[in-house]
Amino acid sequence: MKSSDELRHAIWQALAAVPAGKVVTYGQLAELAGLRGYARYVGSSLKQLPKDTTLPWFRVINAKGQISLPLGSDSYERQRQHLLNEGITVKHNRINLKAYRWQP
DNA sequence: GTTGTGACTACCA
DNA sequence: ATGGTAGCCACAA
Repeated sequence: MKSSDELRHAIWQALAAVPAGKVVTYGQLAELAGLRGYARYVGSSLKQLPKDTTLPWFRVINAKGQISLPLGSDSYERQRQHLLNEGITVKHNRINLKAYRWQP
């Protein structure tokens, strides 16, 4: 069995490999980390990241192609800005997964 | 041991 | 397209 530390580490490591200008879904990131079915755990792990982290947490969106944060919240706006800065179009809380999804 | 919760998903009406 | 639902898994009460 793996400790929760190992699980988070695996997730963060997979996250570090996501290139700028691309996005991945929670479920996808879980799989990249070798943890099929851990989509929800990915979310709770991202929440624990220090606010000054250099990891691209903002490149993670849900399977519907939307930002999974309360609309209008500070974190929501920060994520949206980061994505726009990387040339990712975000319209009405929608992102074109077909166009921006990262496929290793 | 049980119950409820969440930055999730896939399926189905 | 849209809303409900049932799985999902670790974690905190």
